[in-house]
Amino acid sequence: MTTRGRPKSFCPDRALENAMQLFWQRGYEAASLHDLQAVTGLSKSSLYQTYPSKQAWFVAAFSRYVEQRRTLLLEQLQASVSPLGFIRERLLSVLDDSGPDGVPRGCMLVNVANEFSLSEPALVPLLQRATAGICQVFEQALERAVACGELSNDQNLAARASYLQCVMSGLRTQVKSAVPAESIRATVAVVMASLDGS
Amino acid sequence: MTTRGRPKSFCPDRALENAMQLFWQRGYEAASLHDLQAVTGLSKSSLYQTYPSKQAWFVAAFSRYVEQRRTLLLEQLQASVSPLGFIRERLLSVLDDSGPDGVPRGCMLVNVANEFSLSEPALVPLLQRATAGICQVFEQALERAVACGELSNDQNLAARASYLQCVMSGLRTQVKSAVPAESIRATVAVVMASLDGS
DNA sequence: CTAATTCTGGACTGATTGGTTTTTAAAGGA
DNA sequence: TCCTTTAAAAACCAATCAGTCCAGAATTAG
Repeated sequence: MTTRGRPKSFCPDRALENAMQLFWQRGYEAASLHDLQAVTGLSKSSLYQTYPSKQAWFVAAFSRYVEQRRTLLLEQLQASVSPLGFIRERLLSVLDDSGPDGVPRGCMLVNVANEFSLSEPALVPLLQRATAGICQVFEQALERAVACGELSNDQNLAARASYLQCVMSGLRTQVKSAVPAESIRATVAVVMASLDGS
Repeated sequence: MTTRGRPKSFCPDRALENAMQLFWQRGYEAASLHDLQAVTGLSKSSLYQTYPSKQAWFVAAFSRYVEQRRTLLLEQLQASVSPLGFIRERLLSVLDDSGPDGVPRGCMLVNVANEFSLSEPALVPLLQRATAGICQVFEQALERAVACGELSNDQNLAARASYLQCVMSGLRTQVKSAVPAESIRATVAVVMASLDGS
């Protein structure tokens, strides 16, 4: 007894991916159901059959982003020869951030945190875990930096990891405030120096 | 030949202040004209006679915030005995951030930057100048720290000021991501250590 | 074939959005 | 008193919002 009836003619995964891109770029409020239809290619009926509401689509898309992002970050860390180089590259990557309309998309984590600011209880644990996940990757990078002699100070690695996540968020906001690239680079230099130092 | 006719029965300054509080807490999109009426106590007619659109109200409110904030920051710097103490206090102040509904309002500069991400050309120069203004205050604080011997490294003060502004934004986002207070405090400690060091 | 499932598309809610216009009353200067 | 300005309330606008429902048409399994 298998499934009967007409099979799905679209790929739910691809649809969710496109929805994620939309919410990433526009945020929750500014992305209308119309946009969601356009970007997924689904009819309104199919949209509501896949997820029961716009909110559900958003949560699914955001979760996807979080997992995808953490995985990508970990891969980049694994692939890098220098842990500190990895960190520097990640910080500088905020400069290569331009969506299809020339507007920086930023980090969806930062975007969501700032759009909802804890006003949506369902998102709070998601945000908390996602942020902690990013910090873990940075902590791993710092551990490796200590292990391979790039970093002499092996104390408070968790705090320094959270510090790096904080700086990352700050840089994203600075980009969205039209802070010039030279200034961003200078800030990154200060941060990197703060890791080496002492 | 002075003014004729019925005088204004409300205080435009107070109305703008309340509008600012509203936009600060809710952002632009989420604040409706209805909210604006409620918070200012003005009728819709008077609203549109004072400023021609919701956007105009927002720009005026945001400008007010920027000026007010910079002034307050400068006053706090003048009043402080220790420049580094001033910086630490400012960074830690993100922990005392709770709006009337228990939700952190954050910094309106950060909020606006993240809500619009350069998509509104009229706001870009405003954001740019506002951010630069904050950096200037931090730079002044660093200069004083050098002058009074709290800071030995007197190089790249401008870059370090922008760095502090970046950290400040990052902390605000972390608060809105439900990062625990201990973690915030630890990050601030790392930042302060990075200023002292070398 | 029939039954089951999914597709599309359009019609339709009811509410809310920002914004305009009109009317009437109030208040002060000339 | 007359003129000007403002205020308040209400009606009205077209557009958009998320969400529901329904009527075919398509496509599979049994």
